[in-house]
Amino acid sequence: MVTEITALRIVGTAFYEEYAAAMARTRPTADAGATDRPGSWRELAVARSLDPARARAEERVQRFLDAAVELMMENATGKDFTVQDVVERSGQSLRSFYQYFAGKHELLLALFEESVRSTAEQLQQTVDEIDDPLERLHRFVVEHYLACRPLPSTSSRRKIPSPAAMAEFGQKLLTEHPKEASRAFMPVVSLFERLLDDAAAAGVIRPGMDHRSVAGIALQAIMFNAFAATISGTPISRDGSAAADELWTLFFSGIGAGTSKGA
Amino acid sequence: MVTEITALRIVGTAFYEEYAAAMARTRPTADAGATDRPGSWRELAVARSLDPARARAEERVQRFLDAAVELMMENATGKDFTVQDVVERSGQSLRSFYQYFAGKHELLLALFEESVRSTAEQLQQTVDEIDDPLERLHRFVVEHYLACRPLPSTSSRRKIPSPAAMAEFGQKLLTEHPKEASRAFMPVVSLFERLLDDAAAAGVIRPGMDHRSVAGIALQAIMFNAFAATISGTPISRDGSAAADELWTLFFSGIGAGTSKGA
DNA sequence: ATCAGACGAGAACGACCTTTCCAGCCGCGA
DNA sequence: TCGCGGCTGGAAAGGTCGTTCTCGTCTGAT
Repeated sequence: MVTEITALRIVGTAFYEEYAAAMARTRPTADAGATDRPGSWRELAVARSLDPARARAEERVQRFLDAAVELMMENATGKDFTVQDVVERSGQSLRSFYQYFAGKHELLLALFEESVRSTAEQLQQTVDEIDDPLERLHRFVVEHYLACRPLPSTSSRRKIPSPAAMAEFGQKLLTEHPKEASRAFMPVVSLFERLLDDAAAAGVIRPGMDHRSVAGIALQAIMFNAFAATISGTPISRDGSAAADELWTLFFSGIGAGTSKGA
Repeated sequence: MVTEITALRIVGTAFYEEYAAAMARTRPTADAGATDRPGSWRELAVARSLDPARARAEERVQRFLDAAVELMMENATGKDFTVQDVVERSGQSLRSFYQYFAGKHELLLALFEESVRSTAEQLQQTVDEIDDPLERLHRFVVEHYLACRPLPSTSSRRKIPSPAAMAEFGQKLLTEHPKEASRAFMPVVSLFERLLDDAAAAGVIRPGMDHRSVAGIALQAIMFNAFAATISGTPISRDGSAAADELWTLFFSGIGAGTSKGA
């Protein structure tokens, strides 16, 4: 009976194929005693028969997620919501929550992944309208910065946790579960990396850099300068785009006077 | 009676004058009914008579801090310690703990401030041995990066929380209490800012930058790239100094090819 | 019709942080 | 010297929150 629960749990949190695959690999057919065998048609049949259940489960999970997003958007203070809150808001039971999520952290991770994914899509869309590789990088940095701001003014058609609210959790995730965090961040990092590759191919950025690593560093700087007061205590009252451009300039030109090499 | 408690609490957490001043300003002579008046000699007398008590209190507070640092250094995993743990380790009572600290967060804040302060001193010392302003910046970045690494190999003569362990809490603090976090970070930020000023005066860095803001951004990037896996998921196994130099190069030269301007 | 299993409602548990109460103890002033 | 006020240790209690468990109901598949 463990297998079914696991399956449902996978349905719940697997918004991305890699995640589901990873989970499946982790617990591959826990008790292979009775039903499942590596046959071909049998699996398909089981999957088909599981379809309605899967649909139901997905709908339930989605209700939890929606409730969590609602709570997150109401509490502008970033105050953490309680599992109880999510349960009550979703009109379901605590029992069900733990049926679908291994714990609160899985819920948060799911929200975070969804946020990153949607942000990446939006950025991809924005960037696609631009031809110049360097300008694409520029826009990416600025837009991502603005998206991570407390009030992104993004009329989210869908119920999607704002990147701003998620950035904070992203940070926490990055320190507590680096592995999962990295995977969750993948969509944006990959996009950024691709832009860097293109720019490098066009010869508009300095060669010899590890684009993946640069992307990581830059994204971290962008996100956490956007959503929080900087270490320096600089007030965030300034116009968003001004700060964004400042960050871009620093990122692009560095601090050097351009007369000598860095090291 | 509230005033005395407050006073001791100030003694406990006020490792920096600004902090004490702020607290004093916050609760200025709570009940001015009986004893204290803005006289001159009277205050001095009270202060003198309070001296032994103050010494005792400071010693007690220090015991709590030492215990906390010990626990923090034992748990290499960064696992959070409990207030109970600190109390037991320090051989004092829970009652006393809350006599000196308004809560766990004050203890953490105190540890954090001390860590930043000592790190700043050490960096200052290191940098003082160098003449070239640019090289000073370079060393600052590299050393700070290395200091924030999980295993800094710093033979801490004193009981001082390692910057690595503190970086994580620093991040949390930065999101939850930006005000206090900024103040706690001040020593390092100011030092960095000064180095930037010097470098600018020497003409070796790009003019027109807000040094304070740049310092904040850079420090954040340095610290949280040092102690955590980067967003990109790059393994941290590489030699520390190599990664540090990479970060410095990026910070100094940016990503630009140097042919065109950033914006 | 039957039966496994999902589901809801809620109690219960355990880990923490925090507060509070009580009884000693010490120092300081009358 | 005595007594008062306040610090201190010991311990218990309160509160929050995540997580688990119990029990009874309902549904959907066979």
